[in-house]
Amino acid sequence: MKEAYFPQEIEKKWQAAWEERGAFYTPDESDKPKYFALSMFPYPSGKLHMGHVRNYTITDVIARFKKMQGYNVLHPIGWDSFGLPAENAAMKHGADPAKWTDENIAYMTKQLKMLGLSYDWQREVTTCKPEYYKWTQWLFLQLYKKGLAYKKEAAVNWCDSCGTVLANEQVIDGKCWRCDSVVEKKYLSQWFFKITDYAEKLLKDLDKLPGWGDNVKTMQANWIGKSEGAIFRFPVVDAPNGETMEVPVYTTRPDTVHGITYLVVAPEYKDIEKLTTAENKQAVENYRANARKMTEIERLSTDRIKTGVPLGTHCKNPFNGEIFPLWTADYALVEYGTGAVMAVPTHDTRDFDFAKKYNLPMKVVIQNPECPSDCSDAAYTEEGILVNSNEFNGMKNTQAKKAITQKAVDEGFGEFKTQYRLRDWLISRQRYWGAPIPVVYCDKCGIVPEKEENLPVMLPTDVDFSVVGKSPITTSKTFKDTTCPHCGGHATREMDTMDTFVCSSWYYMRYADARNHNECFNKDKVNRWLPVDQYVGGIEHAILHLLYSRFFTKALKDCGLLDFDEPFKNLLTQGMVLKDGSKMSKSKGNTVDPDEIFENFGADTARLFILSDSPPARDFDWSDAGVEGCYKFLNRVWRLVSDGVNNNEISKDYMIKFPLARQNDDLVRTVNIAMKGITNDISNDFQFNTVISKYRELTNAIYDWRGKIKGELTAEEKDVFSFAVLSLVKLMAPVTVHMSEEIWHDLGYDSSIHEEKWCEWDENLAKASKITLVVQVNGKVKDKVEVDEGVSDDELKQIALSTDKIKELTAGKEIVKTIVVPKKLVNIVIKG
RNA sequence: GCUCCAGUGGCGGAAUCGGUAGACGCGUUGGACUUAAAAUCCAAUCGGGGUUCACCCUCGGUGCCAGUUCAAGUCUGGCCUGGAGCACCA
Repeated sequence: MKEAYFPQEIEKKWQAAWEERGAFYTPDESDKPKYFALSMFPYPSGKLHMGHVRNYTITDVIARFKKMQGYNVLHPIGWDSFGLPAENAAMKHGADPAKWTDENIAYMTKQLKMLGLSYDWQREVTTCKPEYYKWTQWLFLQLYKKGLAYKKEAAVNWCDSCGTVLANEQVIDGKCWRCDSVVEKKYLSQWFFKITDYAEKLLKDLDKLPGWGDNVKTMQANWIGKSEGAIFRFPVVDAPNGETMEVPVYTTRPDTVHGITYLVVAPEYKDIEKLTTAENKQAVENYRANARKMTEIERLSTDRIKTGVPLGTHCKNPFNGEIFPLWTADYALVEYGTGAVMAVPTHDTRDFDFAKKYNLPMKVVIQNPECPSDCSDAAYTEEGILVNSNEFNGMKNTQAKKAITQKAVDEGFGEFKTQYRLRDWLISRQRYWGAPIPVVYCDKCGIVPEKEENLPVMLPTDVDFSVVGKSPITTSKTFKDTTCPHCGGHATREMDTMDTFVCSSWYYMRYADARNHNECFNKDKVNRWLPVDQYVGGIEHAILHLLYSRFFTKALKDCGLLDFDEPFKNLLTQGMVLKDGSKMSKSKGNTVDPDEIFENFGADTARLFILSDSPPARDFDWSDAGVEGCYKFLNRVWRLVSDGVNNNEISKDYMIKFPLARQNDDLVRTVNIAMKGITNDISNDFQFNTVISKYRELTNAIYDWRGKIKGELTAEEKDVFSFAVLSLVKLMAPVTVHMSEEIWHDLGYDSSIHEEKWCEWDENLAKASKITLVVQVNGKVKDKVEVDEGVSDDELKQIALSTDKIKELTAGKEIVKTIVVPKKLVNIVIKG
């Protein structure tokens, strides 16, 4: 065996060997239980970054560990390869997006292989290939048939710099998630998926996901934003054109309905013109024009002082007959509830601010127990007893909510209402590099879905990327004109493509049956492999991708395509990779290139280090010293083995049998303890950082053991030594995949270590033969005694009481009681 | 404002059930080997105090204040700080 560790050499050798053998090919049929380990697939941007390395290493170690534990493991990879960067590269350098993407995929594939990842490349999925997007389009048609895909004119988020609309989920703080430019509102006719139909299910089924972190689940729950309340309809008493009209409002505080002193409609409210008197028309028009000009950010800022103008008309409160004025103000949002708000300044802080500014009346209807008389320097929003509310006076407001709404239901001017914040998912994109929406506009029949047998609707290649202000797809001469699948007459194709998040909402299902040319996937296969047992990826997808995928799964189940209703059973959201305390980014210039690490230290060092310092869910601070530390550790392991092998002290041939002759050797116990600890640490939340500290502890223990024996080893000692080293190498195999494989062969094995069964330990040996008994007096540690492992509780008590130290401390004192924690601790409680 | 997560040495972090706080590593310091360096190995490393000074004793210590308990980093209540998400959502 070589004396020195040459990672680059052995890594290249084994990567080639594994590839040649098809070592990571996963059969669909197997006697073993299935396990689906999945990383979020990458966008082929050009090069791997450290976030990728962390993500894929975590999943790879899980996959390899599960495989050694006897599972039939599916561990696939693919490419989320539609999207704007390819198109931007095309516009900038005149490159063909397809070619640009292919080149990036080729380079990144090479890098993934250099990292030693155990992917089944036969299942590789690339979303921009016609054989994939054909099925994305087919799924669109299924959703269309179900009424879950529809087109409507709506106020949508427009990113001018990307030249396309965005989904609500892609607007972060009023800015584009991709380019950070301020998003505008536009009225456009666009395609939507009806995710709102699933709002309740998406919310409720979060409870079915104990394997997801609370942070992600609450983020999704917040996003869905369920609230329970009531709709009340207020008749307009003085509509300018004499029409009978009413203004419906949504409220979560029906208990405060007797305190309404005015009503606010959003500037974009559909009936606003009909509700405005001639005298107020000009002022209202001005106000609305102003609101239109404001950006979303300005508009939604909570710090802004509230503004508004009266419409001049009035409504009647059917509960108490009071007449109150209508206003328009931009703190009412047209897209939430009914677009109109009943204002109760005494019990809502926003209404209070507004009423103060415009001197609108206030009326207390919930009594503040702290100051029962009128205290009007702030809105009282807590619980209390109703006053000034007719027959509801004296009722607790929590009860009044229901009672008051019930009255509105009984008398026909309201109902109970559950409201969600979630909006439908806008999937149209005015871009080229995406899956074309498979729909045509027929001169006679209107909107007609493309026939399934005509799929895929191919992306045209005769396009001009130098155009400005419109999608390159519109420059194609071959794409636009087509025939109607229904009547055969002239029709034009939909020019928009689908949001890339549509492609990524089902890719993990395709892995179950990636090469199927007749279906998106075979139902049996998808039901067999899914749901994903362990999904690993960044927290940035907590809402976007993870919510969309959950929606897709539920919708596809309702389409009869599969039988499960949640796609990802367990979710691990890995932390970011930092350098010097901040996120690695090109603009900050603090990136570390994985290629350099592979070259200088090897992939095993990179894998070991990226797992070593922090638990996977936490942020990880990259440090050059840490990398070197890991590299030194691998050298230390290598030296341990190579010295042993070269001195003829370690070999698989010395492993006489298990259990070993010298079971009671401390090293054998140490190895068993390590096996148990490492297995538990991986099984519990993938605590790889402690796994690696246990690798080090075991290595240190083996070194110590060998150092204590002078001269040659006996046959039995060689047995113990070989057992310890073999076990260490096997325990490390999921992480240091190449080094473990190389050592395994150097020890005399022909088969791959990755085909080995995971270590099994002897429960009796997986604990120390001696325990340290801690003796406390009044809860403070006063003494420690080494005792044999099997000592009874009574004996422990006697031992504790009989040490010199304890005798001294308890002399002349009354012992109130003695607590014995088996095999651990005795606490003596004394008085005086 | 609401929701979630976190707070432990110089640093990353460890500590199944409440039971020895600081595993393992990084860094630092000292030493061995060497002509020298690299590599490697050994030792020390929470703070205050004491001492008969390699050992040892003692007090304090896990963001803050209370509480429960024989015993609290861990449980309960109330704060403080940082991060993330949502946010004029009626």
